Amino acid sequence: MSERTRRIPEATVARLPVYLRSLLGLAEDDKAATISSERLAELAGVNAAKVRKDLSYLGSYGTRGVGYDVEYLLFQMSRELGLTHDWPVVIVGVGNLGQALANYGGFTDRGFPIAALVDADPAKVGEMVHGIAVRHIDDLPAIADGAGIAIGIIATPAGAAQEVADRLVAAGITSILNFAPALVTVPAETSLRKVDLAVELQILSFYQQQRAGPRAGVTVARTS
Amino acid sequence: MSERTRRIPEATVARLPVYLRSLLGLAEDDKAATISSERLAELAGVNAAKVRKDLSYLGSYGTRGVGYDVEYLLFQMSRELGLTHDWPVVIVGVGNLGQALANYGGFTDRGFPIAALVDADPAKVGEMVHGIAVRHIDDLPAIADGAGIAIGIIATPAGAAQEVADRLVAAGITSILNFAPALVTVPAETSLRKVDLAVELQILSFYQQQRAGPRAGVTVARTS
DNA sequence: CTGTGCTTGTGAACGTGAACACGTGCGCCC
DNA sequence: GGGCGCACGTGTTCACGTTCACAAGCACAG
Repeated sequence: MSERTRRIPEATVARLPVYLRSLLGLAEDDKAATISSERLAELAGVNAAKVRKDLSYLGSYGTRGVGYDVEYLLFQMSRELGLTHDWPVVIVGVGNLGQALANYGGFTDRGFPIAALVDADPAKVGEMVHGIAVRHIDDLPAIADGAGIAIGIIATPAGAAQEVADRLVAAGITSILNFAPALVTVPAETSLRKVDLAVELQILSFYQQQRAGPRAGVTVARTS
Repeated sequence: MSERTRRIPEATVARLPVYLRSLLGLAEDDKAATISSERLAELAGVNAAKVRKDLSYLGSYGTRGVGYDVEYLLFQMSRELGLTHDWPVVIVGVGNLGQALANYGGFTDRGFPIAALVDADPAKVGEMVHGIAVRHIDDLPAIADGAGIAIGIIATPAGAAQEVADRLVAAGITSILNFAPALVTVPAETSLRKVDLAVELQILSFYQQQRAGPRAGVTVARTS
């Protein structure tokens, strides 16, 4: 791996947070200063070769015959992931899901404090959720700019998702996490990830169905 | 594709719900009886060849020169995904996230009604959430059995996740969706999917960081 | 200072999924 | 009833990610 090779595969990027989580969870009980790829693999639920290859993209931070220095690895991974500072986020849509996410402490704890809540419904503006006053979505540019927000979360109904995405982009937000069950498109220079909770369940349903025995109790007139 | 080829790739399975969603969203406005792979691809945000290949795994349900019959396709996809009937689910953990998920209508709407809520904390047992009384996790086997629940959702803190998973499996639940930020392992015959909201944000953070210019404002003593 | 053992780093093989291109077959028009 | 055009179905090619296997190299012991 030459000195400036910085093209980290997407699959690897998706695993780095898992390694990070594993290492953080480790610190408590067993304070070993060093960890082997094998052990880290076990903690993260992947295979050891993958761990080594993934970490090698960050640089040669391990010591042969010994393993990786836990503290140093944590530091390097945090730096690479951009987690050396907090990233304030704005949640758009203060319905059930939006409020849920706002109250869920998991974001703030891990470096993503909820800096603002916005909604399109004037009736909701001014409401306090999780100690934050809901503001109107028209103020988005000012809010994002003022608080230095780079990440937006879409928690609206499907119908509003695309328009909200457009407004987020217009407000200068360059990373979007979409919870609405709808396709949204953004400019190439904006990052977009989506989480559709119902889709996850439907995938489980498929395998469940599969196990229950193909075409149990279903009679279909197949021509061929 | 021979008659009984039923090995649907995982990547395809993950896209079927998206196609389904696209077709359902379509029904309203443009009631065309038929749809081309090209148009469906556009709606689902993928490419047309992929749509055709994915759908071909279900069987030859299209008509050359015409497209796919929307109604028939909906029926076949629903059948394949096991969505011809509802799948009641149990949510374990009635903290912020658990309550949030219970109140979020998105599950029930799409065929996954919340049939039960359980928690390990006796103080929470009896509470009403979303019109459902919280029960104790010790009752899980009886609850699952009584309501015919096959899918469980873990919405507990990370520390409890593995034990909850074990209990779900012991109660006869064979599909698990894990929201806790922890690795859980289950027997091979149990399906497991995980959603870690913070990990999604961390991935976004990586690309955000990347764009902001590598090592902006970070001074690291690199030896090599 | 040399040998030994252990774990990393990585080239190469492998497998899976994506993209392509075109043959195939159906409907429609004349 | 024949020909034409269109969109599906699919064999093939290609790219990506995973896995394997082993050489490289560090620490430590003697």
